[in-house]
Amino acid sequence: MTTAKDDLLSIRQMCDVFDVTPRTLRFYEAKELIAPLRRGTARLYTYRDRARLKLILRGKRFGFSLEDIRQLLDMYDRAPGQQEAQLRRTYELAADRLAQMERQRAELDEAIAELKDQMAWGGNVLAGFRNAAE
Amino acid sequence: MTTAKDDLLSIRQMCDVFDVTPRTLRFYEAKELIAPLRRGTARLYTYRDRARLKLILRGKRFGFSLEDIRQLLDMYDRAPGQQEAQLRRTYELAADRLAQMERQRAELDEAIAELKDQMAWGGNVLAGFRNAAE
DNA sequence: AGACAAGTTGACGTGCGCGTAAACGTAACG
DNA sequence: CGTTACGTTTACGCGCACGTCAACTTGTCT
Repeated sequence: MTTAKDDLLSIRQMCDVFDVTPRTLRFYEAKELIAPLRRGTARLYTYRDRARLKLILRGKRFGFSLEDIRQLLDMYDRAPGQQEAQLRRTYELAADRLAQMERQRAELDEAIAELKDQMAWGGNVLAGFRNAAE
Repeated sequence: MTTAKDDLLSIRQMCDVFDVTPRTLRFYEAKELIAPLRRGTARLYTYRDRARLKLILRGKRFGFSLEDIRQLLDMYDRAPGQQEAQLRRTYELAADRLAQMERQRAELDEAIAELKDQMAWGGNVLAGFRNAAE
């Protein structure tokens, strides 16, 4: 079962696809991070909602708060037809984020290198154990 | 003022250097992430404490919980002189972390690329504003 | 129509990462 | 000697990101 671009997903389907709970989706909606359609009272999640949720979960993995993420999302789709001043602010906010993410990338590389070092060391000790055991 | 390797820092000095509050340092100590010396009742932070705190703050920036970080730290210095079984567990835990960080790195690259795209688009719109304004 | 799953809106509870205030110790300075 | 600066423990509080009921409605199947 593939999720086509114009599929409308129920809350349960969303939960299965993204491994979150209904509570989480309603919470994100209350915080205005997503805004699914309604068929009667029931929620229907569009492709746009799915794209946004993907970005939300990614942002979380990088340690951004939901409020941070909300502002980023607003940028992603409120950009067209905006006032110049607003757009400039948004642009600079994005530039800040970008810088932050690139610093984070550099740090992550460093951390990975250190961890690899440490593991090589531990690997040697384990090799020593194997030698001593014959 | 440089911090030499064998300097012992007061809690206030630590806070200034790492931009955290005393509460934060005591909290980390309560959670057994650091264990400063004591002169009387007062805390004295060694080079080792500083190294650990650096790792703690880095880990936080990557969205790890304090408990996650504590386990990583334990690995970093409890490794020597450990039982083989223990060390093996530790080693595999580290391998998992490494994989996690490398996935995170790939995702981060993707996110950076997307954000750059979005910014290029916004940059064009802003250029249009500047054209229309003469 | 009856039953049952799936969804809805409150409302309160929970774990984490600290903030903040109260009350106290202690060492140095004028 | 008092006070000022810096530190300590103990304890309650708070914001965030949800979990967990409870009570109710809304299709869906037979």
